[in-house]
Amino acid sequence: MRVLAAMSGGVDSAVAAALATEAGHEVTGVHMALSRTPGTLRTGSRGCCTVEDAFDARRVSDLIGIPFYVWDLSEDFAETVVADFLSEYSAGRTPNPCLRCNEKIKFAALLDRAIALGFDAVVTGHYARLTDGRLSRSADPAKDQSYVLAVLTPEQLSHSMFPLGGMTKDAVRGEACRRGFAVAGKPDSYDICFISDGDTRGYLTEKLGARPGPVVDAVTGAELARHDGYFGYTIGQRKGLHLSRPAPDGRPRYVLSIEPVSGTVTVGTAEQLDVADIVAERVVFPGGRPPVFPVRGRVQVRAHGESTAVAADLDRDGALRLMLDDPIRGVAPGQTAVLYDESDTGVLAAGTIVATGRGDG
RNA sequence: UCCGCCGUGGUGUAACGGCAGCACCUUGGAUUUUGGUUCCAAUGGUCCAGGUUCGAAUCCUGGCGGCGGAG
Repeated sequence: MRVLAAMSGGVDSAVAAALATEAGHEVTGVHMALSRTPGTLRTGSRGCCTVEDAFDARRVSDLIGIPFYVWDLSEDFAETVVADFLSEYSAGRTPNPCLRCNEKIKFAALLDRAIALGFDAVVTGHYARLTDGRLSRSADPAKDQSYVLAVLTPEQLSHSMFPLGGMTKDAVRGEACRRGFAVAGKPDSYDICFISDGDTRGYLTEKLGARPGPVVDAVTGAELARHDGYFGYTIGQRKGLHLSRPAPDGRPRYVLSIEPVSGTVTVGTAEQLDVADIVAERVVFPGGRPPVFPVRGRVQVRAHGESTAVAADLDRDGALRLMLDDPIRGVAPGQTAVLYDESDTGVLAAGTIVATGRGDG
């Protein structure tokens, strides 16, 4: 097959490209330029989008012996990922730009362009398995990235390859080392790639402007503090509330809800964060056909963290209803809920969280 | 004006006259391709001036400040 390897400049995509080449595919390496201001040349790279990262990707391509190009997708990225990120936070929700990027850029804009040029698939360094068109967790549970790929449609997945799905991170680094890749010891990326200093709240304040508002107690309604912008908070957040005085019980307070019109951030106890019902919309079934609802399985609501046993059903209007066996905390609208099968390996469905409940009504 | 009570990190509170501790907040680190959570660590204090004592947050005197009562 003719495949296009998306090369971030990190270890994983480098090894993925090498493995695809050795498997007999005709591979072309491509590094996506996603930032409008690629002057963010930083040492100790945080993400995948600096000039330095593009150099790393080129050197690996040369070593493997495949053609290499840099494609400028910064327009698409700004319009679909960054703009969505800002409007979601502006609406009081908590977006996941990495999922958005996978859904709209890596496996959409990039893939479309690849197919138009005659390629059959895109290969990436994600840790997830794809067998007979069904997406499932990787062999290395610590690095599993099936969550961030679960928003892809069967059509997108049918043109995707994840050669690292059966490997551990250590094995991947070993392969990189064996091949003499300079990036073998490069640290994993983290944080949001287009916020170079990692200061998400500062970035949002710069883009959206300061929007002062109150922090109020969920029970008494009393104003406990002032904030500079509700978009600096997310459900379940504890830090940065600047509460003027400790709660009477001396225990920490967490964000329970965010109301964008008045800019009100409501806080309460950890117990008040418990969520037992989740409704998710924009549902996709990466496995192709939907499972037979209602179905028991496991649900995961964040990239890092464990899954919870759940009974899932589909509303008449196509929304996913999740009823958890045990409550979980810090579930924010805008985040993605991924439904796995009962063995917690195969992905059944994914959707955007629009509402949560405590399970009592 | 008089009487009484009380002044301890940013905040809320502990400490028979004997190493000023805890919690919340803040900051940093660990973890992590989102936010967040969690864990670890750090910064930070006895209102002021005298006195008693080997030793004072603690006892005494005065000042300043706050609260309550009497007017």
